[in-house]
Amino acid sequence: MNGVGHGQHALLTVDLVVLTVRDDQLQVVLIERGKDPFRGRLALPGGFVRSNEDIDEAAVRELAEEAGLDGRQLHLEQLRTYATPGRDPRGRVASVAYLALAPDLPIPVAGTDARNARWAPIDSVIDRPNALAFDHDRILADGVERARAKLEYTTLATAFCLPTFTISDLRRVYEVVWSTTIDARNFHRKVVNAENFLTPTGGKRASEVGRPAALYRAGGATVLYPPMLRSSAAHAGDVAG
Amino acid sequence: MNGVGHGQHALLTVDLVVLTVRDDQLQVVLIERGKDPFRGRLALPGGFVRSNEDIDEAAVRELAEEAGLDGRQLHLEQLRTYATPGRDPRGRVASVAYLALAPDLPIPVAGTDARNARWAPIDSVIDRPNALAFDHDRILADGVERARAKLEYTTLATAFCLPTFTISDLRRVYEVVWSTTIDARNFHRKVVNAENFLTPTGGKRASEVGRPAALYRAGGATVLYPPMLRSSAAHAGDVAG
DNA sequence: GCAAAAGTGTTACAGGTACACCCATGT
DNA sequence: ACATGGGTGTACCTGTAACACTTTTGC
Repeated sequence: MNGVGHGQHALLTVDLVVLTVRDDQLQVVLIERGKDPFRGRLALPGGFVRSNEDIDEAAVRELAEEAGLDGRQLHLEQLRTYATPGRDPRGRVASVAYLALAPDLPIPVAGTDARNARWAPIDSVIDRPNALAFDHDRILADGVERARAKLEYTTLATAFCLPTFTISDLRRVYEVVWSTTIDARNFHRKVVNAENFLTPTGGKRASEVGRPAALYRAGGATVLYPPMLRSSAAHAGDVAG
Repeated sequence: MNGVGHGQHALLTVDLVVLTVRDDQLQVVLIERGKDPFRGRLALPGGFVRSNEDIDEAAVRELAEEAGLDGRQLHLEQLRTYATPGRDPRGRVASVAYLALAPDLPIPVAGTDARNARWAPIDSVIDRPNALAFDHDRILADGVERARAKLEYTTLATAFCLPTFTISDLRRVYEVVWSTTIDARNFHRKVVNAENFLTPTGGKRASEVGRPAALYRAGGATVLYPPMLRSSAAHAGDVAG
């Protein structure tokens, strides 16, 4: 942080990877851009950070304005920053990406900007080059990978569930996010035994068929111990080298 | 990313959390600031991103200029971005923090800016409010926590070792970074059996005393399976809520 | 031989996998 | 009664913790 005067000004934006599990698919909020650049193309919701606004606040504000979602009720964490020169034709733009995990909520489409927002299955965009504007393909891929990884050793899967949920709901989250199947019986035992993962509400929910399932709330734990390991994982996230 | 014209310009900097294991302590590169603000205070190395320079490049450049280290030989990954208004008295400054992990290398102190750089034990600064300039206490704490967490489920511990190392060297990394003791015998078996964690070189290294130890190089794996779990961990990293 | 560090064997236990089986509901 | 999903029991296996014991060096 030496060298006053060498500073390079940049525009500061936030972009949001908002994920949910919906219709047995992992889905993401996309907007259709109403302005250039990339007018009419699909993109992640986001926008410029305002003067004297913290970037976390900006993420919450954009979540409300562009996706109609209340950031205070969602899991929201910073993902990483994308600032490669040329990533935005308008000039030097540094985008701080955030990852939000939400239960299956409808997107309110009242008079706000959210009218252009919709849920889209990630399979319809991921690994399809240039499906999204800017470098949002990359940002989305990074967000999805972060979510997949964090399900292993944190209690974050509950962020995809409504305030009360059944163990099957939770299992479906893991199955959909990881694209695997999990033995329902072993999963049940494991999550109820994990320390402070789940708190029983005492209630039950009857579905159309079968025995009613006990309802739970998220417990206080943030780390999941023992972890829920995907047998053999992949990847990592280096950078310069 | 809608709303052209509402853009808020910010200065873009990179700051570096460079960690090593040295003298059985976790240490970090600190510099003494030569200019205001915070002249004379300790801080993380870093500086302004240049025009048309990628932030990853800027991190590698500052690592060389301010710490005299070659970023291409180190593990370097983006940590997170700090852009709270008021964090820098010069105005709106967004700092993209990077985490670098290095073996115990001397800092060259030739005519460069690195003459102000030194290794400092993290215990001498962490949890001491305002030991560092700006919000660098927080950035350092986040970097240390990231490093501690990643040793669990990645092969990153080898980034703290020289190109060839013994299993004791590797064990000391875990012990120092986690401030624990680990049974040498069980650790040996575990890391040797972990898939592609270590590659034997065939060589041996004799120390002053005791049986010479076999030498290893880092294997190809980036994820560590099975993971090396700290029995019961702590923390997590949320943000707005 | 002795001290010290490297490395192997062994036993007991915790947690995971696979799957048989019972439970509670709707039709 | 039967289909369906919820939930328990159990046997087997993998991996961990604890620690006795052997190996290879320097002195």
